[in-house]
Amino acid sequence: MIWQGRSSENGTIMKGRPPIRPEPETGRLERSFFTRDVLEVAPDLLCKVLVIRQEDNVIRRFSISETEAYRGSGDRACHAARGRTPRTEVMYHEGGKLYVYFVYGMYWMLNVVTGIENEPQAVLIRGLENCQGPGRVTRLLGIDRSFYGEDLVSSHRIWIEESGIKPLFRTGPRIGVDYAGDFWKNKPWRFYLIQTVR
DNA sequence: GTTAAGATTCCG
DNA sequence: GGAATCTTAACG
Repeated sequence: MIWQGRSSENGTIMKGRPPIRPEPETGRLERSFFTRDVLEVAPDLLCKVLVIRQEDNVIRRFSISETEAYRGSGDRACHAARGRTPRTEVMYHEGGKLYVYFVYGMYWMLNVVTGIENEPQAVLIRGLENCQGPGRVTRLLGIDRSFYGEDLVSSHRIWIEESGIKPLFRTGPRIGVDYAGDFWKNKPWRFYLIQTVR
């Protein structure tokens, strides 16, 4: 017998698939986690769990292992340094949304917007457990333009959860931002996991 | 309308 | 070390 019913999410008729049940999202990070300064959020995202619901409704979870902070219009390495444009618009919004952009003609970059409104900041997700490199991360997750502006606090297809695990991490200069000049290039705003504790 | 460069990755 | 590949933003 083929199941047929009305999706609780969008009201459309669905055939041949079980209903989408709300996840027990007890650990989903809320707004206040993301509205803090990017230099607090970037290291705090280590060991948090990035959760994505695939188009086939399968839910996958990945622990975040490497991040980079981009901090405001004064930061020459931050895209917001060249002002508010259609591409950077979402970075000026309240923290918790996704800033996704295309680079080198091949790769999508996944960023989490942080800070308060009109303070453009974002965290680049550079690595997950068993997946090093921001371009590889988006390819693994299936992230594309459609995720631009998605809200991690309310989205049904992507969010971040608490893990209870504390990261031990190191910092270093951000990768691929030589164009920003020595002062900004050398800021130790890359955070990468060394090992986990409990 | 044209053009230069890029928060990368993969191959030789 | 260099190619692949195309969007974005700056400039005319």
